[in-house]
Formats: sequence, C-alpha cells, structure tokens
Amino acid sequence: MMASDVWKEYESNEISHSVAHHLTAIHELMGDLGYARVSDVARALEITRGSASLTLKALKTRGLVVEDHNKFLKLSEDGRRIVDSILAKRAVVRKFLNEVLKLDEHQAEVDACKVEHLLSAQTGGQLLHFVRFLLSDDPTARQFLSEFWSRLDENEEWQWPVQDVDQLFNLESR
Amino acid sequence: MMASDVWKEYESNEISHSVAHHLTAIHELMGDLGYARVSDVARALEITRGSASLTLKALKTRGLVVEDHNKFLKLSEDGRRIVDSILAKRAVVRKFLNEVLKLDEHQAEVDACKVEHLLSAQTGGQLLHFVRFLLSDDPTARQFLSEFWSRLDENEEWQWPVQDVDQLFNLESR
DNA sequence: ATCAGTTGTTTTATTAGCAAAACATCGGTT
DNA sequence: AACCGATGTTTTGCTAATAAAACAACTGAT
Repeated sequence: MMASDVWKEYESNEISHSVAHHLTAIHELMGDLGYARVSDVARALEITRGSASLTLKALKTRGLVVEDHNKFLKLSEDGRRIVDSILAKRAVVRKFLNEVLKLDEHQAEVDACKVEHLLSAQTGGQLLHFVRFLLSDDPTARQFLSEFWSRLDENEEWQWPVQDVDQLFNLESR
Repeated sequence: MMASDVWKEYESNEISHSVAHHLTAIHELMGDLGYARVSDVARALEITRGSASLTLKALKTRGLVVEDHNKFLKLSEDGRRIVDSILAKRAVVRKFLNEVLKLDEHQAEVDACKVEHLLSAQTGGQLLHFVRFLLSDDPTARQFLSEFWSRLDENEEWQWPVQDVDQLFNLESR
C-alpha cells in the first residue's frame, strides 16, 4: 500500500523549519543580548530584514511572538513552549548521534537541526528515556555500549545505501 | 553562537520530501502494477495529475526519471539509487522507533516518513549498525533491551517538553 | 540642523509545491 | 462516425519563504 495518508502529514506540521528557527533565534538572542529585534533575528538567521519582518509578523498574528511598545520582540507563552520542545529534541538527537552513534559533531548538529521540529512529542520523549539510560552508569548500558563500539570499528568500510531493503535486517526477516 | 550556517542546510537538501515520495511512488508502482504513469503517481500520492505532471517533468530534466516511448515512467540509475537510500533509511528509522522505543506503528511510520530524506548517508549507516546489533541475539544487547523496557514501564507518566534543556541529561553535564 | 547609519516595513519578484480548470489526445463502444 | 472516459499538459492562482529594492522613521555625531 502507498500509505498516501501518511506522507501528507509532512506539510500539515504546525511549525515549519523556518518558523522553528525564527523562534529559537529570539530565544537565544534574549539569552545573549537580553533583547531581540527584527534586525537581530535577521542577522542571526542571515536573511534580509524584510524577510524576517514578514515571517515575524505572521508569528505575531499566530500569537507565538509578542511585540514591545517599541518593536522589541519576545516569545509568548505558547512560543516559549514550542522553543522548549524543539531545543529539547535537538539536544537529545544531537547527543544520540554524536555520543552513541559516534558521528562527528558537525554532522550530528546538522542532522539534529533538520529533524528537531518534525519529531512528535512522544518520539522525543521516548528517545530521551533511551539516551538517558544508554549514557547512564548502569552496568548493562555501559557493557552494551562498549560492545557496540568495539563492533563499530570492525565494519568500518560499509557501503551505503544497500540494494535490497528487505535484507537490511537479516534477523527475523527471513 | 547561532550556527547560522547549519540551519540553512535544510533547504539545500538535494531531494525534497515531495520529490522523495514521487520517486518512491514510481518504485512501488513498478512493483505493484509493473508500470507507472503520471496518473498512477498522482493517484498514489493523492494529488492532481497536473501537479504530478509538473513535478515529474522536473525530475525528468534532473535525470532521475526517464520516460517510455509512450509516457511510461521509469527510475533512472540515479533515481533508483536515491529511492534505495530513502527506503533503507525509512526502514531503519521505523524499526528503531517501533521495535526499540516501542512507539506505535502509525507514529513510527509517520515520523520515519518525515525524516527519511533528511538523514545523511553516514547517519543512516550508523543507525543501521546500531539497530542491527540492538535487535540481534547478542546476549549483551538482549539484556540491555529488556532492562530498558522494564524501566520504560515505570516512568509512564512523563511530561514533555521539559523546562530546562540543560537539565535534560543529569549525567556528566554537571 | 544636517547628514549618515540603523531600523522596520512594503512592494515586487522568485521558487517549490500544490489545486483547479481548460485543453488536447487517445482508445474503445455503440 | 460520434461519443465517452482516461490520460497528459498547460495555464492560472495560491501559500510559504526567501531576496532585492525602495521608503519612512529614528538615532547620534558633527
């Protein structure tokens, strides 16, 4: 089956990549500078002021961003919640990719940035549990990780992608 | 720092979500029907023939899709490679979310579908190694998983997102 | 007070991806 | 031959997200 209902959920996502970064930019600017104006966001994201102005106007309409008496931006309650969930997911994914799968930091950062706004709250939560336990000092987790890492060194030259998807897991797929 | 160079890599992705599904639709139609025309792709994706026609025209120009003497579509060598890598990543992510993190099948399917085209080949490869070992019959892996799953039942009521991102991992982050 | 620099907005244009509608073409029925 | 249905394309319009450029308003220095 084509699962045509599934793939369309992509654009039905309430918050886009662009919006995610406009919001997190405001958050980080508040931390770094103590304030965030349209120009600051534009500079941070390396887009023109005009573009930032339009996108932020939409976010004000959506109630995710509020504007000061003189053009200073701030996250609303809802906006803050969204940023929190995004940053949490980004942190979890980055940590998993970098510290477990041993991908280099840049790659982990880029991939985490790409998927952070797409993961459901459920997925993010479960992944957090997983990574937490995996990187804890639990002996079972430590042993598993060291075993995994030692095997990782062996099959260093692996060709990806694979030709036969059904054969990816030669486990219970026989 | 804002890592402004990182977040822009999102749209610099060579293949979009839409393109990914146009290509995989052709692949699956070839398997199911033995052929794939513009209308078949449109039906599979539940979009209009006009939209499919335009997107597929672009894909023919890009050399990912080739057209028969009478309008029958086929993946090129490059198109086939892309579809393989996407389906492999989707399978790995779905399996990880469903069989390891124990997310329900629909959620796993949806989330895998969202990120499949965004993950780098490196990330996909490493994740494959990881899931393979994790779901193998290696005693270390089995023990780790059963320990993880037993803990999963305990903290069932968990509130996500979290307020303080830095406190997400109260591990070596002190 | 003028002039320069910064800031915010608006307008125009572009691209990707869709819908809707018009149009042309083909294939088979009657 | 005329018609109907399916197919493929094109045109027009829409939205999101950008750039570029013009414009207005404020700020500070001289």
